Amino acid sequence: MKEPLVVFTDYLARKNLKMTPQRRLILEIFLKESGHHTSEDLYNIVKKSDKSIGQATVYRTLKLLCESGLAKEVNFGDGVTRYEQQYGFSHHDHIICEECGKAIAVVDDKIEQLQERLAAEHGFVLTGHEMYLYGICADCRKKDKKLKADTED
Amino acid sequence: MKEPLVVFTDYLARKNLKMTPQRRLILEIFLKESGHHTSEDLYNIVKKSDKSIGQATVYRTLKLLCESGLAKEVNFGDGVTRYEQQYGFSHHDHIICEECGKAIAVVDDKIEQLQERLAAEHGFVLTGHEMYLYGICADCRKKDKKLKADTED
DNA sequence: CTTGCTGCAAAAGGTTTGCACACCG
DNA sequence: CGGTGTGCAAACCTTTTGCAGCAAG
Repeated sequence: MKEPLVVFTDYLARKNLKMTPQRRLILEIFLKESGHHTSEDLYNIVKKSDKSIGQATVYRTLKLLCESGLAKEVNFGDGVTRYEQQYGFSHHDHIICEECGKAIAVVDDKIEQLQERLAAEHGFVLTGHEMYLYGICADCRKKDKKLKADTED
Repeated sequence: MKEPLVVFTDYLARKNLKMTPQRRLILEIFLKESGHHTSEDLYNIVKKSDKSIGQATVYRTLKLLCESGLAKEVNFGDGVTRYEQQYGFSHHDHIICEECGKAIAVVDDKIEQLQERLAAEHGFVLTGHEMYLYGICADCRKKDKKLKADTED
């Protein structure tokens, strides 16, 4: 598998765009900070390395990263766009804890198959899908239980 | 099943809020216009009946409708919040045509079960979920085919 | 030169909020 | 009066865009 930097450079070249120090830095930080970060999160981190960088550059670069297949937008329904690594990661969906905001990646082949079938039954050819499961994670349930016990003292 | 108007009035009463002509009108239009409408869509329709109504009132009322269980926010990933009827409708997910924007409701019990199980496997207790299938609908595929044939003439 | 890139600031688009006034008890 | 509701406009927040200047081929 090609390195992300190469993938990105190739993508840029194909579109007659150039690899620049800013783009390289944003890619680097994006790769290092795995998880689900907003453009602003990443902007703040990037600024630590390059104080002069502009927000717009981060937005623009993240968009390019998505187009190149390295990144993917995800939307947890809180009105902010987050980005996650896509390259070298297989497709997955998310379970989000409504209490602590933690999000983990999950896959279920059976579900994927059923989605295809369900779409077909309605005359659709699927191009993609998103599934977000919202719940309370084990940690938070434990914390809640403890809190409740403490309060009842 | 109680009528939506009653549900809403009850909900308002419970929160020490009042049923007003504006709220009644917005509810009425929301119920009549089934489907997935943005706040602005509904605002424009409502304005036809009451020119003096303000956007803010529509936003505020839709939020109340959601809290009362009559409405539900849905998010097709285009940056706008849409609202759909929830009361008297069972849970469902959506298939959205990426070409014409048409959205239809779907359910698959098997998928629902697998979602529960998948969440449990990761230590989560589900509180809800959202699934969006993106694809091309039969109509658009037909149109595309025709268009392609015509171009090739 | 020509084309693309950047930072900045302004604009945009959707949603929320502050406020003064109106209403109802 | 006390509380809530409303329209309006302003504020907000995230994201996009226009632009002047810069950098590289």
